[in-house]
Amino acid sequence: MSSSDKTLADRTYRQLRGDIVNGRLAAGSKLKLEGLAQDYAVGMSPLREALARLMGDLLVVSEGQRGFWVAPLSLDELDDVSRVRALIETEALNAAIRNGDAEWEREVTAAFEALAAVEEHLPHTSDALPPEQLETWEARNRAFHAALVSAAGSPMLIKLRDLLYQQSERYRRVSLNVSRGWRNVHDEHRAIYDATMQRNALRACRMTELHLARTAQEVRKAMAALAQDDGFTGGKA
Amino acid sequence: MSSSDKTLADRTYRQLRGDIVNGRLAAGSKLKLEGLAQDYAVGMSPLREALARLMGDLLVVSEGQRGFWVAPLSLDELDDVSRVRALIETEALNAAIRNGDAEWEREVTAAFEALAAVEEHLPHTSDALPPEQLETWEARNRAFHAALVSAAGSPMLIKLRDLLYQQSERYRRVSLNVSRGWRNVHDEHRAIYDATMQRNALRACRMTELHLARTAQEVRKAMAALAQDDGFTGGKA
DNA sequence: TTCTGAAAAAATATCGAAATAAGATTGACA
DNA sequence: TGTCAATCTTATTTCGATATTTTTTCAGAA
Repeated sequence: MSSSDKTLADRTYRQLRGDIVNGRLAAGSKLKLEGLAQDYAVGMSPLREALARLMGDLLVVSEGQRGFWVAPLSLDELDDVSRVRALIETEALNAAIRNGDAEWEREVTAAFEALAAVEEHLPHTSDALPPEQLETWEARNRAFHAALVSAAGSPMLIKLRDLLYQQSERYRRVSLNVSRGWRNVHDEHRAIYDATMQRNALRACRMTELHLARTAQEVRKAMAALAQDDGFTGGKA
Repeated sequence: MSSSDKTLADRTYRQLRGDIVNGRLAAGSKLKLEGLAQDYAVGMSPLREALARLMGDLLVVSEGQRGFWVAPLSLDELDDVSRVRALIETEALNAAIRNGDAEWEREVTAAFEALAAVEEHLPHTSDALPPEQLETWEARNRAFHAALVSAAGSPMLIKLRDLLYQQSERYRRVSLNVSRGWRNVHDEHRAIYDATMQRNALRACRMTELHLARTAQEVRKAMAALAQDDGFTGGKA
């Protein structure tokens, strides 16, 4: 339970958000209000309030008098989100490299080393990762990318970045569940980290773009594979 | 009453949003639930749902168990919003100029001409504009800027642009209420329109940046003047 | 006077049920 | 057999009342 769970609506919002981002609530699935109220042990009021807030995060969609659904995923949207995220994230990183002080450098380094500790003994095989280790990696990956841009000095840019990171994470989780081993993702993180520490903004942004593009490509393959299996089409409908 | 007002929560959301953006509900003011429920003639449930959605639009802020406030305006945030908006808007305009077809050109032209019809006989004096004429100008200005980027081919970019436009509009309304006459805003719109029709993306984006920067500068002056009057400080607190 | 703390007042948050709307089913009729 | 309309079922939306938390008030002591 997070510290800012002052109300049931807050707690429910966070729980639902987590369950949507990590895929426990499937993309596109109907959110039946009575069922959710039971599952999360709350009444209608906090539940609907949480869902309304999730609409703003683009994680839930609704149609008047017909209810709520988990926002669907599609190949088209994956491309869209990836491109816009690259735009925002490179702008923020560029600003952070310009503005970041020594304290920022320490935070980035700490986040990178925590992430490196997990990534250095990731399997290159196609074995599925134990869920606990995957959650650790997700948390540290999120923290590393957040630390990089934290000195951007633009609350709005950070807000948009967070929104887009969350969207990307939903897609990435899809691919992690069908992944055929880990690519050299650690090398990519290291390249971004090194360029950032050298205050080489141009290179850091290029490496970030490459990193995001490769991640998107991996997700795209995974989604295409899923589409064959279960008739999921996604975009260009 | 909009066509998509299928529920009371929808209608209340739209009404509240309008009242916040045009300043009828003052920035920073407390939103007392019972009072609002009376004013908008709804119960707690649709009201709270509307407020939760407005938090996602960054128009309302809340603190658990202490209620809701209209999101405050500040000089710092004005600069932040303006810069990020320039980034997003130029990216979208660039894409639209690349992708836009003949139908898009027609829509942009129609929107520009509707706007021009209002702007061409705006007073250069410091007289306050009649409210009705101001609303017409706001609507056509919004439509023109929306039409420009409508062919960007990126739903996410458009969503972020809409969010930022709405934020900018709140600030602009402040300056329109204390404005000392209209600057050559029509010339700026025409410059953007001409460059866009010539498919000169570089120039169109430059003109857009200039347009946004000048608007922000005007708002900044107006807010500084207000700060003197009523002790409003805004940012760098 | 100024601080403290308990009690009252005011406001927010939540519940549970009633009202309302959408979707599914059945049966009459062509 | 196919279509349409009335009805039944299911789910969403909304209200009114209650529970909970915060804020204000005010008496009493330092």
